[in-house]
Amino acid sequence: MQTTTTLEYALLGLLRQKAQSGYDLRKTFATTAMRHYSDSPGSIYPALRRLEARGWIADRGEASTEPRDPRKRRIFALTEAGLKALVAWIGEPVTRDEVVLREAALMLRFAYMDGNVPRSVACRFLADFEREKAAYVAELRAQFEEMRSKFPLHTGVLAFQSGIEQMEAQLSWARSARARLAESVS
Amino acid sequence: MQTTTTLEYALLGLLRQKAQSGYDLRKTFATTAMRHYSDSPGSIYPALRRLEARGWIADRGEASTEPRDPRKRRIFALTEAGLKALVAWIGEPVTRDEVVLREAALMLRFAYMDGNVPRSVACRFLADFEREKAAYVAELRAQFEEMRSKFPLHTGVLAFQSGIEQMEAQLSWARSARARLAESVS
DNA sequence: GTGCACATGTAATGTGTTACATGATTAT
DNA sequence: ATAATCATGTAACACATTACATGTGCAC
Repeated sequence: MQTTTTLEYALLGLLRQKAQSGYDLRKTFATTAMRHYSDSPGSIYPALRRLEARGWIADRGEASTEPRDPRKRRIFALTEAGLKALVAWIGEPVTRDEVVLREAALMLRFAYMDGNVPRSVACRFLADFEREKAAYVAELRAQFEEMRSKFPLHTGVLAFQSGIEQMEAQLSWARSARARLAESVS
Repeated sequence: MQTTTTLEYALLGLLRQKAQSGYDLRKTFATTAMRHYSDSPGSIYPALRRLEARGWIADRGEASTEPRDPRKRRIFALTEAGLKALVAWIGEPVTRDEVVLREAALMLRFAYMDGNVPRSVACRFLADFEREKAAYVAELRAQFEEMRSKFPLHTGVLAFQSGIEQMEAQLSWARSARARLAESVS
């Protein structure tokens, strides 16, 4: 059992919303806020074939017996196994490691929660996120204050400050989002 | 002439601050806010050898004639060519592409400005950064408002909001940092 | 009928990851 | 003595990037 890349989960999540072709997926990556993921054919198509090989997605035209023309549009859809894998990934616990190093994957998981897991899971996710993030920010802030006292206008210190302020923005987003979600649950 | 990775520039910048060994550099990546960069030997040592091959860094012990024991501590220092390459990279114009897709590289360049380029360059950098970032956020915000009006509590929309709020935090950081730097210039 | 967007794919290349290997030095 | 840390390195592997290749369908 090999590991699954964030790109692969990104594709799974999009296919969960709607069965579509590799080209459609590329367009989404190229034109929406998911720009972060590469829209190059050299990344998308091989990733789709890996998912197909694992049985997580399937080509709808597969049923037909005649040899498939590789130049024809192929529409992919999530299989049951694929949905199971996606939901399992979404529900994984929030670790410090992810908060520190794999931010993008965390946000993607949260973005894909709607329609796949109950809202209470999203609330729980945010609570864990807040806890881990707050702990990490506190650590960084200690380092930062020490640096700032020595070199108040050093660009390195300013860059550091930017990172911290971004994390604090995330923290306050998480708190407000959780409050709003919690309201809608009750 | 091949491209230079962000990791390679990160190493150059650290060596600019202080001549040191690969192990020292790994420690920095492992323990400071530069965690983002891998501290694995499989990334650092090959990167150092690439930089050495390009003549951007040099082993201080190179002068000695006897065959070098590969298990001995090697202290690397920036060469003049390396400093030139670093300064050229730092001074590159801020492009929309970098703002949208290569955030980390941008912040690294800014962090390394102190001591390598005049403060006026840092101010200019921030001004360009603000312009490109503001334009991009405005685009995203248009998409976002449309989504929000349809699905106010969708986790995908909330995740999108988090991204926008982070960018806005960066924007206000840039404005405040620029004001402070501008004061110190005059 | 020429050009463009659609649509899928392959090949070469380079880099990061993981795991392993080696030996020196320091602390207990 | 022995364990941990210092210190550098290699090898296998997978993935993303870039560039290229191929062909369809539509608009003008």
